[in-house]
Amino acid sequence: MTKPKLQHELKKKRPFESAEEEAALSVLRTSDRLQICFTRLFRDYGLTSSQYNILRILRGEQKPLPILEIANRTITVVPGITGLIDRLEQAGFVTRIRCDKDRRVIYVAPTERGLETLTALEPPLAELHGTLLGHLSHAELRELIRLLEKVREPLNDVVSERGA
Amino acid sequence: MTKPKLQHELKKKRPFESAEEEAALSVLRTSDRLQICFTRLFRDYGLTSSQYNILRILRGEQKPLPILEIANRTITVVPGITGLIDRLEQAGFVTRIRCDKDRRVIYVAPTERGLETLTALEPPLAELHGTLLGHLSHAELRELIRLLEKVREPLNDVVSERGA
DNA sequence: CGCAATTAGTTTATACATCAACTATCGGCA
DNA sequence: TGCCGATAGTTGATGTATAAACTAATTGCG
Repeated sequence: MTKPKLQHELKKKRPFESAEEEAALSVLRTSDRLQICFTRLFRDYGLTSSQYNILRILRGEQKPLPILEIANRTITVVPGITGLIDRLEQAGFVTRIRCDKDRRVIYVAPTERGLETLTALEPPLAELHGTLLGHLSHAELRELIRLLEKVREPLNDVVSERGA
Repeated sequence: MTKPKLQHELKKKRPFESAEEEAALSVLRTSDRLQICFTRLFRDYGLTSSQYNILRILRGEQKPLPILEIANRTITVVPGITGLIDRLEQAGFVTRIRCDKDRRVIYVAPTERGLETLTALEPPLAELHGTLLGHLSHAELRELIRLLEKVREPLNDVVSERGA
């Protein structure tokens, strides 16, 4: 039985209290590492991870979305979304459109430039996915996805889905 | 064959490009959800996640650590660590100690209050781990840990370990 | 109709990540 | 002895997460 690798990675002196703790820290640590790589790629295209996610959502929808609907689909909390859209608009990736029927609502739509940037990002992003996760077999990836899904299952209640 | 659940969670219109993409997004999404829960618990004790991690490291070490050594063991980038320690010190959880031999170095040590807070956090934290991950079997947890370790394996090179 | 409760979105304030640039100290070396 | 490069840490600027409080428009209901 070898010492857990994460314990060594973190230079942790004490062993983990439980398998649950080790698993939770593994998820957080792995996510941080992956995030660093994606962030770097997006930055080459003038985007942050949050901004990229919003553009992806808008492209997927094919039609303008109200601001709060966008917030619902990201981890972004409501107040944060305003500045996020501000910066995306200022950079020319999206535009705000006031709704005529309900003047409280503000729709957001991607610009040509926003869509082009997404397209340009596709090949390097696919390559990065391969680099980061290509060393796992397809079966391993499926199993990882299944386990993470199972982890999230009760979380959706606990966290109280914003939206949905 | 059912549609992937993450695709539904995200209200994603298009399927994933690849299993690699789905796995990467799964890790990020799961991490975010877990983080929210931990953040809430820590906040009840006047700590943020980053601050808790630093206290944990200091307690594990049993002796004062230089500021940059702390930064090395967290995901925290060097400049960010200053304010983090500032706030921990201001809240009375740690103290700064100048090194006599090398006056560039500043050691950080936990205070009594810092250690007490960690101790108080132990039971509720263990309980939270159980709540969040207790529905996975021990074998599933081990497998999840193994797969995430495998994911991180090449990442340590790519990200160029700060420290170690 | 008219007012209260809701809803969409913004503002404000604190905390953190990140990069670039800076200060202060140390070590080596001519 | 005195300077040069390396190292420890901080400062400043931008972007984002989060909570609380706020504005503006809409809806529901007597």
